[in-house]
Amino acid sequence: MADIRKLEDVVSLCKRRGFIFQSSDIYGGLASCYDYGPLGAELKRNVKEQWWKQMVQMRDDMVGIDCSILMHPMIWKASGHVDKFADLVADCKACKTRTRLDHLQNAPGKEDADINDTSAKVCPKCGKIGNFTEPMEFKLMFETQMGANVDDSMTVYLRPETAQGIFANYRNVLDSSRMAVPFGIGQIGKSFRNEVTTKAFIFRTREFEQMEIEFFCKPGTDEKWYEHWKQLRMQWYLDLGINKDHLRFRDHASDELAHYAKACVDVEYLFPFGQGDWQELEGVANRTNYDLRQHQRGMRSVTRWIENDRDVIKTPLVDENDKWDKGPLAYFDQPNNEKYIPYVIEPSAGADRGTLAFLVDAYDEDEVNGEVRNVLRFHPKLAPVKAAVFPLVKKEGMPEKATAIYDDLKGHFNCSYDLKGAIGRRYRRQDEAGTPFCIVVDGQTNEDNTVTVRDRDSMEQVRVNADQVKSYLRDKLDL
RNA sequence: GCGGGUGUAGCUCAGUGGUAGAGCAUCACGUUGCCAACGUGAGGGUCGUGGGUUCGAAUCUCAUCACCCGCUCCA
Repeated sequence: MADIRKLEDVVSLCKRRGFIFQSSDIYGGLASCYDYGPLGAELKRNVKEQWWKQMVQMRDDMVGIDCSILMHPMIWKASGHVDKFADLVADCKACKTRTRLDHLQNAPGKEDADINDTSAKVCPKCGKIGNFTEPMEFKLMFETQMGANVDDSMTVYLRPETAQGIFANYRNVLDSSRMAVPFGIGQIGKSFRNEVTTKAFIFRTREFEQMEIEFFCKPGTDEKWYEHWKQLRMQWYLDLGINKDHLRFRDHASDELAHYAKACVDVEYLFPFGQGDWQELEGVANRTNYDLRQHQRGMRSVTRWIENDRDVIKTPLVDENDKWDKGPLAYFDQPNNEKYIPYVIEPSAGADRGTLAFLVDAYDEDEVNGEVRNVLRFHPKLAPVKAAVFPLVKKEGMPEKATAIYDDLKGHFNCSYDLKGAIGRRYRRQDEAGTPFCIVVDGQTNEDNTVTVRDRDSMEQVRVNADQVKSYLRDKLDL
């Protein structure tokens, strides 16, 4: 990094090289929506693949799922999103400041006024009393209609987090996978939130992709697992090449914690917004047993929901059962013959934020023979293209030989082939895409069947037998 | 949401009322002997979008969309 100072430079690089484009660009764009171009799609895929491989596949205590984006509306009632995500807000007519109604204070002498009585409220900005617009609903969850027949279609939500799909399937996974506490479920998928403020490129968008883990553990062991995941998740970013000086933990203060959380820490990255800005890449939270307990209430509230015209707003959850710890979502610990609702540690990472961080952190400029060289120093596992194959010149059978090597390699790695322009230019093109290796067929290839393999970072070359290029790359790329 | 700024070729930008431009990039042909070589040529523009003023608008004006910076917000 270090050489990309402004977000605009990142945006420009992303567009120029085909990493990230504005969504609906030819129509002038759609706020807060972005598309991944050819290189960006490969990069993001690799980020997700590394997460899935290391967090899910390589751990004996993890399994993965892939839930639908649309879920039963009562899931969002039970989770608290319906209430917390549908706040009433009002604008001060004098200073235009928009405030949530439940954040407004009553004026002196009107302390007993109803929470929705704006005539008694004080503007926190300008101090004017009762000078507000009519309260309006602020919907933080995306709504859509399910059912083609307008008369009996039902309002459902696009999930604002993937986590609830995991909680809703926790029972199914336990019953089908032979997993036992402590264990976790991972999921990668799109989520949607009507953020009050978007901005900052793909950092905060209304449609985004999450990589989430819900790790279920016995109450009392939760602090140990919290620490475990905290360290593990930081290490993941470091292992994939992010500069340690650009990463830090930030513990949430107790008054900052969500209502369900016992503890929460953010993994932050120093993004090049403004003058350099520490922003959250990922949050690791101790969600206690809150969600599973809430869903036990939600499960018993479905009849009530039907009786209330399938309107979640009008459907209060039934009270929690006294024997909640022996409810349907309780875990039965056979060896110890005890039942409990597990505690949950949640490492929740943003796939788009992570991709941006890897991209920005890989960017570098160095000087070669007095010229600036732009290079993306991606970790080989993340590099969109693993190797490029060139004939040194377009004659003496070099293109044919190079094509044969390329055709063999592309079945194993994402590769590219280029015979246009001078060799130095082709190297630079690949440097700017972050390709770790370039393979060149030259005059000597006809004599001894060797090719040169040029390293992106050192620019040094070694001669490798053409038949061994595949294993050479596999070894160097650690794939 | 508030305030400020920006929007012209894929990218960086010049053009401030009178024929739409440059560098880089892209493509074609030739050349080539390892680090953004060279030559010749080519393509590429709703000047963010829509209205208004004007004989004439990239330029002035109104609206709108998008992005950036600073606040605010971020269950």
